[in-house]
Amino acid sequence: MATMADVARHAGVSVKTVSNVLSGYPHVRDTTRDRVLVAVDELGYEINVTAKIFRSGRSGVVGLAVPELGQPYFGELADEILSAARSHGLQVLIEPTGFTREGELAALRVPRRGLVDGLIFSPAALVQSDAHLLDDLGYPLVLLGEQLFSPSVDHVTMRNIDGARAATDLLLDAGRRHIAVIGMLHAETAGSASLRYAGYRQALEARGIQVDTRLLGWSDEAWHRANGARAMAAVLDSGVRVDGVVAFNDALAIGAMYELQTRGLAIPQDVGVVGFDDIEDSRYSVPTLTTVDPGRREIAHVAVDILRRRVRERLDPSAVDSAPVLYLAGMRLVERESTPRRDG
Amino acid sequence: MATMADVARHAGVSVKTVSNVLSGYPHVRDTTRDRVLVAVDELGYEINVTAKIFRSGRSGVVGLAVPELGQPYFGELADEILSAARSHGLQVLIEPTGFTREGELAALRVPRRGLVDGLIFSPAALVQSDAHLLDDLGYPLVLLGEQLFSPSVDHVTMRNIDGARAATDLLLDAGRRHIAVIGMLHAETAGSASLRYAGYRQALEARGIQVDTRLLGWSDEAWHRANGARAMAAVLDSGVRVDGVVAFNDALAIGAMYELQTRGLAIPQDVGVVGFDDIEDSRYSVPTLTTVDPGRREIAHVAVDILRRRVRERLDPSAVDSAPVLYLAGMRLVERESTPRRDG
DNA sequence: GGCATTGTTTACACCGATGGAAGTCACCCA
DNA sequence: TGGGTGACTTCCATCGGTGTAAACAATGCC
Repeated sequence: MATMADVARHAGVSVKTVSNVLSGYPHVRDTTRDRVLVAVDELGYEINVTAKIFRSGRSGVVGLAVPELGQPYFGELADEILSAARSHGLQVLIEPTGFTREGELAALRVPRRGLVDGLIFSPAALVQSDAHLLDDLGYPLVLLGEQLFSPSVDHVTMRNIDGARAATDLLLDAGRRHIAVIGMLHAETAGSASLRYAGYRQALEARGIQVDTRLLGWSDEAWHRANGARAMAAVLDSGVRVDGVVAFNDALAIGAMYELQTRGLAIPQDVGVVGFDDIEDSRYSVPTLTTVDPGRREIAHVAVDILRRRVRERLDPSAVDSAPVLYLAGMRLVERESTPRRDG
Repeated sequence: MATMADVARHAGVSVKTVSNVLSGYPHVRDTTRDRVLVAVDELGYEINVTAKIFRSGRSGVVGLAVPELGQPYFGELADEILSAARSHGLQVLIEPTGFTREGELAALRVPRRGLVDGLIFSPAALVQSDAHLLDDLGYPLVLLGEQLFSPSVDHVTMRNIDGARAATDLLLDAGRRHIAVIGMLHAETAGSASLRYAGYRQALEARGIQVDTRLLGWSDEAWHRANGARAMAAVLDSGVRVDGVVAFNDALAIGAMYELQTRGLAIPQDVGVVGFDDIEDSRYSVPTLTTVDPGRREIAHVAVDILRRRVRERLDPSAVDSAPVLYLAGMRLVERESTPRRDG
């Protein structure tokens, strides 16, 4: 395969000039640039990225650590991050963590080996007491979600409390008073489940309604559809009356809808259902699902932007590192068929 | 950050000995190995992967070019490939092609730049007349699916004809005789749509049933749910009687079920529905979806294995390149609620 | 015309590991 | 004791680019 030296010889210039042309250095005479580009073309030359990375110390590859792409939320998030990265000429190395602690610890070690410039990490298994593991990693890290907070790291996440409160209010506005929650986690005290629960509770309290613990649907495994159906079944089996459901993600909501419909309950007439995430499924479920759009695209773009800035800061000694940011993307309630009209 | 030379100095050995220890070369005295490992530990040394890749010419990174991870089929496929790759210590660089020709051409150029050792490619936009683009790429390529065939390339795919025939037979066995097809493509003469259609037609012909063109639901865009609903609507609007549906993937099937249910048709009583792919959605749709499991995990593992073998062959001049293979993974019909019992 | 300035190109060291060959050493056998 | 053998270690070139500094050319200004 042709090297830059071959191109240089072919074009009758130095290797460095070829390098300059290819890396967009502005001070190259047009005729020279053309000669080089013709030579590149004639030889079918492609730059050797590994040499470039090795020498420049910058790979242009962003690591993305997520639990599992098969879960639509993460698949769609990955698509957004891939497209945000690509719009800046970056590539993405995906590191699936499988919801395991070891998987997440392994993902954190990857960038130290130099192949990726920085990491976008959506933790699911590490807990708050592991936050110190995120200090002094030696590379830029952007955290997604609320599973884990560290004052030394950049965060990009959504407005969980506002979202859950808006979802609950939507059902309350329609006169519903027996609103179940699907997706409660025992283990967690600060993650998105707690924040979403806090939003739910705030909405109820604002109207002077007590939380009925029989309405809390627990799901200590991943938020898959099957667990949504199970948690919904447990709530219904308790005998409590249910006329609304706030599920902590769309998969849980769709599982819950399945369980409700199996038991002959009509959505939204008998029970209104709201999910979280606005995954594509929610537009085609039966009925279509009202859901909280967490601003996934915004999250992806902001995360990539922050990472790029940090990478630049590390390379440029004159730059002053700015303080870690906490960015909350805008959320939006998307009303579909699974919730009653507000007056109903 | 520490380099191998630092470790060597610290341990009082040569750089190459450190390299030998770290890459598992067997002829190293235990005491030497220990000294080296202690030095590695004390310095917190991590090998610089970019230098290693650069020098060795092998990155241990596999490229995966798929249209879009947000589509559950590809998200789940990517998970399987990531896990197959990881089980061999390989990493995966995902190159989303967005169902576009340019995206796919760009993906084909990526490995020439040296960052990935080979490519697993699931084409969706390139057509058979582009097959020559796959010759002499200069790196190992494994193709998934039937969009594109080339005698010079390894293929791993599923038993499309058998799958469609089994799906159709399931409905025929239940006495259905007006079976719609969802997902027909005008543009294509040899891709999976045509193969699946061929299986459908074979099943009908084996029972002496004529294909009724009004039952063919066309979908010239991606096989998303929305298009399934649209195609189903078009078939129903033609006024033809429908008592069964074979959809060319699960997303189309779920979209079709949505349209059927919206029009008051009961599944499976009035219409039996079968999909393709066995994505997770199909286990939680209402009703749950009978579908053809294409053997995704097997496809992923075989594809990674073939790629590894090809990479090894390229590096070892004594190895003789074996002929390109065409591997068909086993398919399996997964019966769920959307189809009637065979006697019904 | 001389000199400073800006623009364009080049020479060369260097990034950090690995491959291959060569060197050293201990040990065994005749 | 000399030579051979295998185990272990080192030396040195090398992968293919990029950064730095310096050479060289063109332009502008007084």
